[in-house]
Amino acid sequence: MNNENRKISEGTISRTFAYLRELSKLAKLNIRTISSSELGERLNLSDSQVRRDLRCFGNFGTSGSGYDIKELEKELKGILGKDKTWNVVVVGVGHLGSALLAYSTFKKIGLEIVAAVDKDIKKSGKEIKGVPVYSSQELPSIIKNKNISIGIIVVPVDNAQDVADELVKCGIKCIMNFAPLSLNVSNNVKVKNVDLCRELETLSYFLANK
Amino acid sequence: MNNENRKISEGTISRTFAYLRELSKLAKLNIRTISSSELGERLNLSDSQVRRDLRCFGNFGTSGSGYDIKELEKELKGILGKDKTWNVVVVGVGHLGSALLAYSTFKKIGLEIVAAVDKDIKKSGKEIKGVPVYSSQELPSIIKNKNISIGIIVVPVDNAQDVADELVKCGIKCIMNFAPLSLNVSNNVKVKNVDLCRELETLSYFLANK
DNA sequence: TAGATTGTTAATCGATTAACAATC
DNA sequence: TAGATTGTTAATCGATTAACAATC
Repeated sequence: MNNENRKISEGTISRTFAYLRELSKLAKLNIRTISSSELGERLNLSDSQVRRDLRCFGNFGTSGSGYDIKELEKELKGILGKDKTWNVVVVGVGHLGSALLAYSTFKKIGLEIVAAVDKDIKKSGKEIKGVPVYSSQELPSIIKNKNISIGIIVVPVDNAQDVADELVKCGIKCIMNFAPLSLNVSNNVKVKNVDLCRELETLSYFLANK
Repeated sequence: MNNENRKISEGTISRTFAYLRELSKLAKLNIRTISSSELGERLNLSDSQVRRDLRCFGNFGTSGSGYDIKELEKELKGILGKDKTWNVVVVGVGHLGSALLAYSTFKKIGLEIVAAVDKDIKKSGKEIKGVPVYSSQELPSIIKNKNISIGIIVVPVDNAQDVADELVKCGIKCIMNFAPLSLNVSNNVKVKNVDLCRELETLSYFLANK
């Protein structure tokens, strides 16, 4: 029914997670249906965009009345993989890495940080916020034994590419990278870059150019 | 000389910060010039894109030999506002907020976190990593007295819009928002959203749809 | 039936890439 | 001069928006 041939854009995917969040809120309020324009309004998006995004995943709407909230919520959960839990490893337990270990929201949304590793042997063997910290050498066995499918790189920029290579070698297909560089990985590996400095710098550009 | 009429895209601005970082590295190695294709290669970008981006800011290149690294570095620093320091306030001193206070890279790139505030009065009065923490009521005076121009919102999602409103009321024009929602602000205020959950969720979609 | 709202097509917009004359 | 590489134009691509017939 849904068109599996066309590639679904990252924008669409990202927004669809936002739709799902909103739908879950509405479902709790026992609201039955919502129109694309109402849903869009709540997220600062156009009605066209909402319909077009949702249409990528199936035929969920009803002319005249809109979308059934409970039904759409259920469908999207399945499609987006939110009916499962994914295990995550954090590589690098500096300030930012530790903060991620403590970030309980990840768990709530089905992404569980089950292990962390650090080069510094003084850090390994301990637990931080209930997450066990291991030495770097143990990375391959941890990924295998704990069934980990996502790696978060929070190491200094000079080590990031090596860590990425290691993760890929261990079979990781999804990487979230906080180091400020463009990682080279084979194109069956999905990388999401979060470059905090770059984001903040971009803001400062607007200040400098008022 | 440069075309100030056309709006420069966020993509261009963001990439130009990457060019500058790379140029600074090269300058330290005493390399004199670089071509758009070499620079692009280092950042996984096309030569066309590099030339087109740089062209937004001026006429820096020389046919046949490329760009003078030292000169371009100097020009871009000025244009991007990296010849100044910008003061930043962090609102919310939870795990993530504290990690940001400790994130020394910001200071290195000219973005100095000079204050933090938190609703929890138990946290105020202290210093975290050398950054003084104040109570929420003090926000307006801090922003004024410390000449702060950027606010980072790291509070729970339910308080984020209120904090944004408060920041805007205090004259803040640039906000980096870590809360998972779309902030409503007047359109002379620049907001940069960093939604860690959404980013990580997007990755999990790819796992679910292999 | 009349009103509302979908799914979808066509139009628009913006960003990226390719190509090449100009020029150092 | 010959080779390299720019700045720029034209072509392409993809995403967003507008519009509307279909339909509940």
